[in-house]
Amino acid sequence: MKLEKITTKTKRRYEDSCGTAHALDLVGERWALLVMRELMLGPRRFSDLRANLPGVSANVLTQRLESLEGSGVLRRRKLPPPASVQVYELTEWGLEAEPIILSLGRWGARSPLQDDSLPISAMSAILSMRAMFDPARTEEKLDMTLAFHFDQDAYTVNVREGRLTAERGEADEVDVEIRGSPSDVLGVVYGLSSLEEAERAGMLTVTGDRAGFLRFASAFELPPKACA
Amino acid sequence: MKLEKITTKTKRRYEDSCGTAHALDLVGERWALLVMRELMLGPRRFSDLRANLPGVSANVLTQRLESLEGSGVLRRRKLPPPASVQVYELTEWGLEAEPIILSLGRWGARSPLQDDSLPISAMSAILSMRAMFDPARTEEKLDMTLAFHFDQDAYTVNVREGRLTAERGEADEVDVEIRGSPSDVLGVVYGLSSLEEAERAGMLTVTGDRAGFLRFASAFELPPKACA
DNA sequence: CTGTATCCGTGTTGATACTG
DNA sequence: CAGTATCAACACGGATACAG
Repeated sequence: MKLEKITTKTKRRYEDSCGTAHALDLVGERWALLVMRELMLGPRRFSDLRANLPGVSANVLTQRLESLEGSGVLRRRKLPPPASVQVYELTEWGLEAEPIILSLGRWGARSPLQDDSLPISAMSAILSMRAMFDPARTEEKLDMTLAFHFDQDAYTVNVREGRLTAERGEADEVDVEIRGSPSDVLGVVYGLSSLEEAERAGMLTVTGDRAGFLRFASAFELPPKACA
Repeated sequence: MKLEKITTKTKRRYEDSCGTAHALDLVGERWALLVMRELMLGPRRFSDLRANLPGVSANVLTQRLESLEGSGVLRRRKLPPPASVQVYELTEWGLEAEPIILSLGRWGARSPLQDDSLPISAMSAILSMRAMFDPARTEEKLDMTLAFHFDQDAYTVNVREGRLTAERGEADEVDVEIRGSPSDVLGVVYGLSSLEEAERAGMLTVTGDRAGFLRFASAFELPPKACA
């Protein structure tokens, strides 16, 4: 017979030593992985997170951040003055969860039930490209820097030696600059709409190496939907 | 102002078109991925699932199976007489979720908080090997068939051309046969305890190509824990 | 024996309002 | 801006009862 736990801290855990089960103990709660998604490209503040996670309420976000901090997935840090704001950032190990998020993304993209009309965060768009990038699809080897300007946020994407990396912010020298909403940009990158149409509809603006951007886009293929 | 939803079907969804978020809509509920884990090597019945998922209650398991069936991840099938029992099996697409489960497992294995003393299902042990197998770690090329006899369940593992595959049941010709509990077997495979010690303690029995099994075990490395 | 349905206590979630 | 407080609705887990 077990002793009663004195603390009422009855955290719900899978009593299973399987690594998968343990991972779910840590990041399986609602919102946890999406919070991590938003942090994959560097630290952000509370309200950035809230703004990019449609529907999360402040109290739940607080709880999730506490719990992820407690398990060593992220840490909170106070930026030095004059900024002096608090930000949340993934630990090294938290950053290593990227394959989880990408494999979920690749799998979810094949769902017959997905609704593409919902909003998508800038971070999701970048990670989606990271998940779907396949350098083997291009004839020539890609080597370029792209600047994506979503509504507020700017991201820099580098393609070097068959690898796609991304960071927040603007780089100095870019080959091509793309402006538009995350979903419109993804639409063109994945070949769901042509660049010309998107430009004519005013959804997108491409300046710089236009042909390079088209070659970039040809490296992506949306997987077929699983049969319904 | 939104109209009230008339249907009381308030399914909690992330209103987010990100593939990751959608995947979590489908398999992010408690137990869902662990149910899928148990089905990764073929169909099983309700009570097999229950027996291998410590703590799941019958009603929750029923709900999860319904919901996963509804989203096309698994289907229920009635085996032909004389068996005539109902089994649950993953669809093709459901099977493609394996990378999710493996990446979670690899990540969770690095957690400083994991408790190895908990029970582990036979299926988890097999999937764990699939997640951690690294053929580059062996000098010679492995090519062998192993029979794992866990408490009740037998699994056959094939290593061919640097790939590890597994199936439930016994094969006709095996090179080596390993008997023991899932956790004791994993302990030896991952080098946490030596084969000799484990055998002396009566935890393990290896019959057949013993050296082959040791070479097999050398293809695995447990990743280091993330700093606590 | 194999599931399914129903009740119930508890914990989690999410919306709103509120505070430093 | 960065969270707390409160509260209602829901999900979870356990027990039990039921159906084939």
